[in-house]
Amino acid sequence: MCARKSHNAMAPNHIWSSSMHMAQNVADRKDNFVKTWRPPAGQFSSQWRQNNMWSMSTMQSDLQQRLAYEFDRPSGSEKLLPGRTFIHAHEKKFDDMHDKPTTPAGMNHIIRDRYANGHTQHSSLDPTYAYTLYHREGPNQSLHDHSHQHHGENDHLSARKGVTPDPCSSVSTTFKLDSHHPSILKDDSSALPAGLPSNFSSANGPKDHIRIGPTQQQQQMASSSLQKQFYSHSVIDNDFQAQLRNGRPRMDAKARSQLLPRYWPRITDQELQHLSGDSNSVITPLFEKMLSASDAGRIGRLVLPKKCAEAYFPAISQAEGLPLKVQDATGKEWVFQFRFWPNNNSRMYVLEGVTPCIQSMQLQAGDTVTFSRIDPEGKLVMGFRKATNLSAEQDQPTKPANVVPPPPEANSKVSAADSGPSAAVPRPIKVNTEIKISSPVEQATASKIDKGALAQKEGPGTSSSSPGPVKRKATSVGPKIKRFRMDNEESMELKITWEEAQELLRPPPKAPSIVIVDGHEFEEYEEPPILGRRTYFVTDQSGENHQWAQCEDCSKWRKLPVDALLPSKWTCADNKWDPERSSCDSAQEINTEELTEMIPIKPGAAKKSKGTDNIDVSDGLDTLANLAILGEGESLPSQPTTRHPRHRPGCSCIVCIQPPSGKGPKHKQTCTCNVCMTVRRRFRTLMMRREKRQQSEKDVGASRRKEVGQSSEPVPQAGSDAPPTNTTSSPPKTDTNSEGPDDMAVDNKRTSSPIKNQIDLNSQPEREDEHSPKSDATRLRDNPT
DNA sequence: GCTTCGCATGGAA
DNA sequence: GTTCCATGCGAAG
Repeated sequence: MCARKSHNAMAPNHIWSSSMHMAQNVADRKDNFVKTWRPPAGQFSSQWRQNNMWSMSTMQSDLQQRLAYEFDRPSGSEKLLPGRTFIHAHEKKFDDMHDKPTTPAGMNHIIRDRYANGHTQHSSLDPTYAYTLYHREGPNQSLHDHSHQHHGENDHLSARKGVTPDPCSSVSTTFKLDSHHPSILKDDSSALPAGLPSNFSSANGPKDHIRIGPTQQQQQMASSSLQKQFYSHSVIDNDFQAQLRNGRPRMDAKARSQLLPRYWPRITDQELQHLSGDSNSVITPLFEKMLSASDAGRIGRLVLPKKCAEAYFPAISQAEGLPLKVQDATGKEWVFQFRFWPNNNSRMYVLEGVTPCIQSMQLQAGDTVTFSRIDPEGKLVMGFRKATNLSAEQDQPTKPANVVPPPPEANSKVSAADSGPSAAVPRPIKVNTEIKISSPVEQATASKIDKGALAQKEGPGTSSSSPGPVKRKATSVGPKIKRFRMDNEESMELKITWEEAQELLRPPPKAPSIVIVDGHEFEEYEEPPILGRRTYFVTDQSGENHQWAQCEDCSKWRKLPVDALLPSKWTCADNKWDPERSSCDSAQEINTEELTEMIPIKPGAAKKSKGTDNIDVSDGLDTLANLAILGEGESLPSQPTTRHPRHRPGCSCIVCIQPPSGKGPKHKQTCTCNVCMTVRRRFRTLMMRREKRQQSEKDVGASRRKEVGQSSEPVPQAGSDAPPTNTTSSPPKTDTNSEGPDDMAVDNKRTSSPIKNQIDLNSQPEREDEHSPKSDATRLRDNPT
């Protein structure tokens, strides 16, 4: 900490600062760099990177000094230190913090082998290889591959670090789109500290490039053999290609340890190709950031993640920072002011003046900007990725590896044709075009941007790469924005509460897998639950339970077994239980009047409008609600399908088979396991609520009867209020639908506690005051359509 | 009064 | 408890 603070006064970017140490002292840097610093056209980034990079070797002692404190910090520890000691630490950290499950032997061996052989057989790699394969090389790796400074005996280490590079570097993944590098070497040599061979970089850097495209120029180089040697192994294995396609984080485990996942660059190979434009470029994804409202706002300040800024941008010692030339996705160059503000003994890095650029890209809050470096030019490239669909984005924070960007083909606007050196990062066009602005933040931002953003500052590239203003999609915005989205979109779309959903969902047709936790079986469905069609459960005079469902086409009502689970779209043709009435031509079994006495059919609802998804869903929810309530009601006490809303008849999971009493195949009454305790607790809660509710309803009903003069209520559907319903048609406790004697026993036991079957360990009792299954069902019953 | 700048604040990680 | 960072807010222009 103290060390850090002390450095704080200098340059936040240790890497850079180190380079500054070498090239010029920090004080000088302030004057020379900050004020007069102008990145050489097209070279600025490489310039500093090279300096930095090469300074590393000479600055090792200095770095190691820093390491003392940096190393304690997961994010900073490995950034810079090429030393062996640190590598060990890296390894340890790597093993400890990441990929433990998937990196059995660690990457180091692999890398060593790779390095030793000049190329690597990826087949030997463990699953994490896909992450760690990325490689950095080239002259501009200062930030990313400090191991390059060490060769000779450290070659090994360097190679290893190539895979598990320092934190800073780790984030950067160099993709060798095409190896060529006279320029690299040239640049390198120009930037090399004295004594370093001109081909140092190529000789020392781990060359796990991802090479996409044919090699063109490496043969021309004096060091081409070396490069080829390294590049040769860069042929991407299938897995890795898949990874590229999937847009996994372009970083190894080390990198992941350095930056928060949300900053992990997740650029697809297509994006990289577009970014690189010219296939001879090596793209090094650095980091990405989802634009916040303020980032995308008119303030024009893009807050940079501190670690990213310190890792990949030049070190700045003065708050005013320095101008940073960044190429946008269209190839236009922008000059931002990279600076920082003191903030709580730390720094807050920002890029100022980004508004025009962001506007030109038509970016909004929730969109993601990516920072990459193109070598050998060393240009900083700011790509972008419009927010994609919600689900995909939601994966990002926690499951970055699985983000699957749309295929490049979809990016009609960022086709290969227009992919100049600055081609835009391809964006998921399809998704983009389909999703609308929905979050308030996004809308606000969008509106802001729309006002002035459309003035395209650049050429065709921009327009081609920029989505139309209409293109707005759900996005993974920050937590807060996400919250907005949830509140304003999803909730609206759902139109039901989660409690309702919970009670109404049916298990997917695909059989679940059984997961045993603590000796208890739990069903685990791979597919989402489904919604069924609304039906009404009744018990006829003979005490037989059945349900009524309305045909989607003819609106006739059909009697079905109680355990029938109907799809949301159900027609007479689907009536497999009653062949005589499996056609819309068949007459209804009983007339509607009779039916209305049993079920609360609204007069006008007989012919409900079809084709309305909402209604269908609602129907399905009603049905599920009925089922759910039946599970807790006495009317259909032993209906196996109601044991658990999400479970099918015959389900033998702990929830379904385990009555709170403890009777069951697995648990005794006195069982005090968590499951049983939870079940009991929940049961008690539900029972209390139910009794309370019954009482209040009784009172209300009594008073109502007095007022209305004992107007007879229609027979409540079975799915409605469980207790009253049960009284109307309380069937024998025997369950005609039960799967077996055991189930029967269980069910019979449950009948004494109607709600038992409803027990769901996943629900939140505390929230059921407002939305108990029963109340939900009651609501549905009262308002069936 | 508006915009920009610089810092402070506070929620979240 | 610390750090990060999104955003607020006052001062200055």
